[in-house]
Amino acid sequence: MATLKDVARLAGVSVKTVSNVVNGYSFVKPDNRRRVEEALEATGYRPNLGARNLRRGRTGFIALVLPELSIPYFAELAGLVIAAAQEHEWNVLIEQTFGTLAGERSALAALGPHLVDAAILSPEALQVDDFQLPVPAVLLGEHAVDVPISRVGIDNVAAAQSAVRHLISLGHQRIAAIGAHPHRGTAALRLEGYRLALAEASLPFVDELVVPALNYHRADGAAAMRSLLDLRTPPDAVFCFNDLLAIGAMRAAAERLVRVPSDLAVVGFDNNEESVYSSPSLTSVAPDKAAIARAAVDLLHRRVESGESLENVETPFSLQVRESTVAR
Amino acid sequence: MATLKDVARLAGVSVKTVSNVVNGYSFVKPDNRRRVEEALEATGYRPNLGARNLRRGRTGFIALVLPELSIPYFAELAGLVIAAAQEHEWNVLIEQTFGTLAGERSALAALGPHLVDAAILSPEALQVDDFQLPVPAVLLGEHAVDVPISRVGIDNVAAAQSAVRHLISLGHQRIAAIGAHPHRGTAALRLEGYRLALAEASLPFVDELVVPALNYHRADGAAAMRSLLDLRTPPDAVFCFNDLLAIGAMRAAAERLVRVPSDLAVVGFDNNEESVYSSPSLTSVAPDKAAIARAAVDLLHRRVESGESLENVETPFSLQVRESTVAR
DNA sequence: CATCGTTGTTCCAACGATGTAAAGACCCGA
DNA sequence: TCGGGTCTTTACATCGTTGGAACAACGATG
Repeated sequence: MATLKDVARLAGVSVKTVSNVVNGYSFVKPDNRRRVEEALEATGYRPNLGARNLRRGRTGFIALVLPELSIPYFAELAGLVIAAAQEHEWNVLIEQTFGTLAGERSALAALGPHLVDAAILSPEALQVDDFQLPVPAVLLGEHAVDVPISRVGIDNVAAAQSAVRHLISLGHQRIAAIGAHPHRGTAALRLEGYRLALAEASLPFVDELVVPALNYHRADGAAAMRSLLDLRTPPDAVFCFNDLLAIGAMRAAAERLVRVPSDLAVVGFDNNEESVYSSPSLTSVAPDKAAIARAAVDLLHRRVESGESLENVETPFSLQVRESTVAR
Repeated sequence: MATLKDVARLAGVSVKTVSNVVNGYSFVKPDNRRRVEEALEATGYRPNLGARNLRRGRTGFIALVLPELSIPYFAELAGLVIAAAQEHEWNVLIEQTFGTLAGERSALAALGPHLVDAAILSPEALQVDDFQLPVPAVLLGEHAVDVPISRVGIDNVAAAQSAVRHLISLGHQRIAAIGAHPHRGTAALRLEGYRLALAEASLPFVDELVVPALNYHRADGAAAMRSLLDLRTPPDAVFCFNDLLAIGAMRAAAERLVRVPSDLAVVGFDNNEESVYSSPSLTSVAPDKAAIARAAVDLLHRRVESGESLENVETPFSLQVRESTVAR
């Protein structure tokens, strides 16, 4: 592999002159510039990023720390983050935490400042003390603990509220919620939105209709739904805190021969592609994932470039109404 | 951030001695070792990977080049590759090509030997000439062109054959195939498996029952299914070359009030998690994704460590029978 | 006690790039 | 012709790490 030295020898100039050409420094004689460019072409020179970054004190990477790539929301988001990062000539390094405290801690520990310039985090279990980050970071979504780190995400309370309002507007009275979680910040906010929507419609908040989910996988949604269907008076609608839970819930309903939407309306959250093609298709709160990815990356880029300070970004969302909720 | 120099000063030894301790060199006096370890602890030293790799001529990264993270198969695979790579202290860098020739070319071009030690590729459009790779690589799945690069994957012909045999064993006679593709190697092999299964059952190969799909997204499956349902004599079963196509096909069937599996049996390929929870759940060919990820990473590691040569690995698969295919 | 081999440590160079400072080339007007 | 400024190029040090050679300390050996 050709190095600057090789190119310099070939062009008959010093290493630094080649470096100057490569980096677009203005004052290079046209004649030399041409010779250097020819030599660059001839050798197929590509800068050694490791060396460059060693010198510049940059790495050219950002970390994306998320629970699991097999969760569609994170997979879609990761794809968008990679695309957004590319525009700033950043490569993305993905770390999976599997939503555990240990996983998140070890992912953060691996994040030396030598490895990445910045990090995008989607934590679920971290404690306040853990947020001693060695690099600029952005949190995606809300987190239970209050730490001085920029956040990017939607207004979860309003989003959840709009979902439940939609169910109420269709005439549902007994609306369940699946996905309550003791430590997850977003879960608390979505629950709050659920509560507010019920309150403004003067509907009672019924404890037995709020079902926790420790993980947000399809299996958890199915299990929660089964427990709801076992109630003396099952719900006539359910708001799930993500689409996977909703898919699982719809599956459990189908197994019990409960029909969606006529017997049970279902709303999800995340608007996974999968939800457009399920039968029935799933009404879902749709965060603008592209906007989230872009905002997070841009914010970090500004931070790294010009040292800007704490800043939160609220991205838009919408409610995608599909077959799983219709007027009865 | 502490460097070797800082640690050395604190411990009162030379930089190299610290380096020796960090790298587990045997001959260090217990007393010095202890002092160095204390100093390491005190400073919270973390090696600068850039510098280390510059010196060692390694980068500590491998690239995973795939079409799109929003495709569940690749998302799941990526998660497994990341996990497997971690065991060899490799970080994974994901590049998306979106299945286009231009995308694949630019991803390969970005793969300087300075950036990654090796690459795992899942190409769909590349030509023979493109395979001038600057680093050791492994191809996932089959590819139309024959290049001297290691491959890891299942026996696609046998896998497809087993899927179609299953449909035949259930009594289906008019079996369609969705996913034919002019350039995709795996498509050709799966089609071949389909053809073989028909032949061994003395069923005719009917051109109109083989529908191409340019992309393997849900929408393509739905479109293909609609065209099949428009046939004078629609099929009574369909083998889709991946699960997304199958999900789309089932969706299209549902819209036409064609019932799965009683009117139409459906088999997919990839065994996405999504397919376990769809209604009906989807029978699917299940490649052992973890085995693929592990085999690819291990193979590359051996290549990089000991310069082993060309080697192909065939990983196991199974057929997961679910609700979308049952005896009628 | 000189020699030897084994341990343990240090010094120096190198990986490939870039910032700095200084030197060299060049042109202008006086 | 010379001084003085503006371009242009170069030599050198440096980023943090590791390999290799050199060196120092040590007990064992004859």
